Amino acid sequence: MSSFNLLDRIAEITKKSEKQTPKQKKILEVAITTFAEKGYSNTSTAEIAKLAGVAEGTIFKHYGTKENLLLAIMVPFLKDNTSSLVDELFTELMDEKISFKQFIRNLLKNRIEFLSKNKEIFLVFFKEFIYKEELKKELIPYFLEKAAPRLKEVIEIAQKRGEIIDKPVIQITNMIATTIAGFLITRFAILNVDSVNDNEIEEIVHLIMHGIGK
Amino acid sequence: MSSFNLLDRIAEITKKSEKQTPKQKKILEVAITTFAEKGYSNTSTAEIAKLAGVAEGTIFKHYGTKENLLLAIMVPFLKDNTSSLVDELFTELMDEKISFKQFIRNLLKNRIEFLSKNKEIFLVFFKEFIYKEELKKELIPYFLEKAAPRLKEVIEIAQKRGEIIDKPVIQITNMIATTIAGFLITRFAILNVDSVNDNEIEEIVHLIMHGIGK
DNA sequence: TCATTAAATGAGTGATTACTCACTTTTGTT
DNA sequence: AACAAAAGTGAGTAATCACTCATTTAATGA
Repeated sequence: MSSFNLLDRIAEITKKSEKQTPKQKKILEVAITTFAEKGYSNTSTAEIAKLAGVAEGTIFKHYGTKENLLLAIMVPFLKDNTSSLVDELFTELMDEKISFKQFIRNLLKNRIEFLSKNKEIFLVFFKEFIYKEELKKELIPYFLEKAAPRLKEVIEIAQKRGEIIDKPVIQITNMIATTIAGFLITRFAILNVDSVNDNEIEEIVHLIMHGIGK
Repeated sequence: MSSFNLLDRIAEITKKSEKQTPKQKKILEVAITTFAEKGYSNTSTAEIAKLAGVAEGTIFKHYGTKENLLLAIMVPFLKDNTSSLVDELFTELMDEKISFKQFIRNLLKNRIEFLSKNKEIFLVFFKEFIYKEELKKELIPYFLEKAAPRLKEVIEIAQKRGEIIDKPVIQITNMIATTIAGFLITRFAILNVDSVNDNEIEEIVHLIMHGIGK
């Protein structure tokens, strides 16, 4: 992964909606599946071509390089990742319509729904993410920027309402983020589940809000 | 990763303690570092040889295949992983010497200590683990077998003592395991920290026991 | 010191890889 | 129907890879 600016690519993505040929779509489809399963490095363009039923040259005609093919998969996902964190999630709590516990539940469900729909692309992304330091350096601040200010707002409101403990916002943010991220990674990346049932969601919500102690 | 039986290799490991040459040690050292950083697949034997200051053939003389080199790194780590979950962790609670909360704290510290000491090898392991389904299939049951019965015991005792909620043991186990595993992965594999300070440990312990709600 | 064993070397090998490019086929326009 | 543009092909290329093996060097023991 070169020092290609990923954030620029994310920003660019709405500018044009290219028409894709059927073969192009098939290449993307197959690449998602094989990258998700074996990782980008362990997947050859020859294999993708074969599985997609196209000539190897076709991949390069459409995507230029193998890396661009990877980006063509990841960038829309990253864009969707942040845009699916819809405002409504946050405004409902701010407007006093729901409790903080319900907010956590909604947030968790929102993330699970997004990952369930994009399970394979998440795997493609995650498997590259964990050993590309430059990718982490670029994206972690981006994720924080997209979520932290909004989380800060709802945490402060919940603290004012006496719903959660009076600890520094950063600490609460950290605990929530760690637990949710950890949960999603163990389920989707490690255990390879396709979805998460409501019981399990309730368990994690309960854990976050009340812990396991009496 | 072929269907080479990893558990047999773990069991075999105490049978002999081979004397290692200085070059052999250097090869291992360098392999750990480069596999940890870039992953096994993205690291060539030529690169390892160069960095270790040896001929490429030397790697094959000592390890036979690249894969055996990887196993020579991972297997001792997996063995240590389970043996470092010392009995004392569990017996202290069973003998009523400590609270369940203290048990969680001790457990977390034990895991953090182990991973801090073996940070790079953990990264080598984790980066292979997440996309080798056969590795997961072999090791997840093994990890569970090593930990779950003992966890079950302490959870039941804590429930009898009224320290934790009366939910099914499997549910409590799940919540503890998910939170701790998630925490360790986010810290060591994603954020790439070298250690975890006591404040952060206390945060997670508090979260597990009491949650963030009031 | 010498013979044997062990450790190490590095040029070479066959296989694999991402990619190129001349050519062919398909699609769209006039 | 003719032509241009777009899409697609697949043989070939240079580079890279894990590994081999004849040879050299170093270590060991009598």
